[in-house]
Order: sequence, then C-alpha cells, then structure tokens
Amino acid sequence: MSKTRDYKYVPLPKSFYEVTPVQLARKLIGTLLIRIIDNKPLVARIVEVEAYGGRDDPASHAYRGMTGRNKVMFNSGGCSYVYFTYGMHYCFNVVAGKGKQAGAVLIRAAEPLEGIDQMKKHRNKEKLHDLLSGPAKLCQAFLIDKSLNGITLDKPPLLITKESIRKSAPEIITTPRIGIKAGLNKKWRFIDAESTFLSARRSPDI
DNA sequence: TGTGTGATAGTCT
DNA sequence: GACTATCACACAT
Repeated sequence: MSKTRDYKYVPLPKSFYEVTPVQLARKLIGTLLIRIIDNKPLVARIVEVEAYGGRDDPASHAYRGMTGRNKVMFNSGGCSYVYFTYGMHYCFNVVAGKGKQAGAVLIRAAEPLEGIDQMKKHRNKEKLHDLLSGPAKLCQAFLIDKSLNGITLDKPPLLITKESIRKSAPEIITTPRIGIKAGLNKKWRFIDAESTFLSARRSPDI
C-alpha cells in the first residue's frame, strides 16, 4: 500500500530554530513530529517540552562546556540531539539557536496521531496514554536512538512540521522542569493546557 | 488510585 | 570510580 498521506512533509525553515531555547520551546508546542520507517509515517503532536540553555543553565548538559556527548547542542538550530540515560533510555532534543550558542529543547510528550499500531508494537503497550507520555517512551515508540543523533529535522527519517489543521493556537502553560535538581527556579517547561497526553502524573499547579 | 523503590550503562572527573 | 536521569512494577489504602 503506497497511498500518500495527507500530511505534507513541509519542513520548518531553519530560521524557525534559530531562536533561544525558550522561544523555540513555546513554538514547538502543537507542531507535528514525523518519523518515517519503511516509507510509513509515525506522526504525533508535540504537547510537552522543556527548554535547556547553555553555560548559564545548570540543568543543561552544556553547562560545563562542550564534551563528546553534548557537542551537537553547540550546532546551529534545527538538528536533533539524542542522548542515552539511565542505562536503558534515550531522550530526544531539538537543538535551538544559531552560531555557537548552545541550547536545546527536550521533547517530553506527544499525542499519537498516525501509525498508532506501530507505536503500540514498539512499546508493547495497548493504552494510548502509555505510548508517548514521557521522553524515553517517546523515543521507544518512534525508534529513536543514537543513530539519529545530530541529523537535521527537515527530511526523513525524522522531521518536524506545522500542524496543517488548527482551529486556534493552543493554550500554553509554563511550569518548572522535571527530573532535574538544578535550575528549578526557571519555569522552562511548556505544556499544552488542553492535552491529556502529558508526562506529568499530577496536573500542574499554576 | 497514588506513591515508592529498584534496575542500568555511558559519560565525565 | 561516581554520577546521572526515567520507566515499570509492587504495594498499600
């Protein structure tokens, strides 16, 4: 079956990513993450992200300068940063900024739209809310691993586009980031207020 | 229904 | 050699 989907793979321009991580995080809410596997798309709508800065952000991998692992964060915006954590999980970030400023946006959760059966298979779970409700889950469902580290997000196998049909801009809430110890004073986590596909267990206090 | 704890391996000092 | 992050499961209420 080679039926063409309605999703047009119009990548976001590079200038979209050449902003600060905080600005990019807000813009990414509601965009579509598309992963092409065997010519079949997995599509999800991004509903939860976190911004990470550079040397000025103690929660960021780039806080202590460039290392072998985080050097992708120092690229200009529009490419991926995939890192391995907990000895068993991957996390997917979108690199922000231009020139040498380090920064990235961690994709924490998304809403499954297309290829749901494939995602269930990859995750070995049936419930929709268990598929993409966490950074490591999202990578497992989308088959994102280190081989995708550093690639640009403007073409297959991994890209980000705008949602074609949108009634109105999503209401966006900001909260402190999750799973870190430093930098808790910054409210750099951005979520779609209407979404039920978030990674946080409790509804956030505003 | 909600909370607590154990498991894991790559990266940096 | 120490640290780091998340998921999944078990348990108690």
